[in-house]
Amino acid sequence: MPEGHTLHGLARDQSQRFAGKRVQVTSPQGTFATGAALVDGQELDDVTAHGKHLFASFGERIVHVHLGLFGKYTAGTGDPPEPRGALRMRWVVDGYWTDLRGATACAVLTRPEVAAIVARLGPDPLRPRPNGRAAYARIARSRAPVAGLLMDQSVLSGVGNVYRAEILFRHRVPPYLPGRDLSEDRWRALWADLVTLMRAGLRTGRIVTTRPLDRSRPRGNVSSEDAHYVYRRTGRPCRVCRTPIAMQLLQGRKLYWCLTCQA
DNA sequence: GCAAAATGTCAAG
DNA sequence: TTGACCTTTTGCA
Repeated sequence: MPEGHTLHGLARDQSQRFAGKRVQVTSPQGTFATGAALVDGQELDDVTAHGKHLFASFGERIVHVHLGLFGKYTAGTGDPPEPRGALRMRWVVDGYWTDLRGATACAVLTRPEVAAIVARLGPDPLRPRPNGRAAYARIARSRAPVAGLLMDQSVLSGVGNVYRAEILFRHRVPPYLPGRDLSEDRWRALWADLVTLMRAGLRTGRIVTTRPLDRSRPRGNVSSEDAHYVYRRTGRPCRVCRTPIAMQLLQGRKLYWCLTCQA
């Protein structure tokens, strides 16, 4: 389930479990065998996330992982299980293991190569001291629909299809509004909300947009039915006005919105 | 047993 | 704009 909060959570957890230790790195599936051999047995410095990219530093060699749409990590304590399926990369230290499957990218890079990837990314709401001004500079001079701009990782990074749909609904922004017609005030509110929402996602490990700001109530038990306003709710009544939620492909991705609330 | 779908990105035309 | 790619899970025959 890879939007930015997932990657930042992985960076935090993997740093906690593996940093400062010599990690046994293997590729049972074989497609990452050469890369794995380069860092196998080396000490891990830390794991960081930028947008949806994950970087694990072993000295000057950095393992870059991008989960893409299907990539997934599993992890556990004790001895690792028998490798099953297409197991791209496995990390093992005493007492912990983690497995990677299905990633779009998994490669050993140099520092300049990492810097080049990070340089292409727009501001990430989950980095320390988030600042969305650079993103607005791009949005404010674009005629493209704001729904597309929010998914463009060079404009801002970490937002995916769920946060995109939900943040537009929460601010009643019509998805096809040209970027340059979005006022700066509206952008500021939207960005601040993204920071709050994604931090909540990082804390809880899931995306709940319907009641994340109410700190007085426990929010552990929001059913998946109730977690979103519009995402994957095509044809079902809007939670605010009862209009059936609309869905359309935009640049090959499913876009969900309320025709009335976001008119 | 097979198709479809899934929170993503890139390159070809 | 379209298709290719990465893998697992779910649902329908």
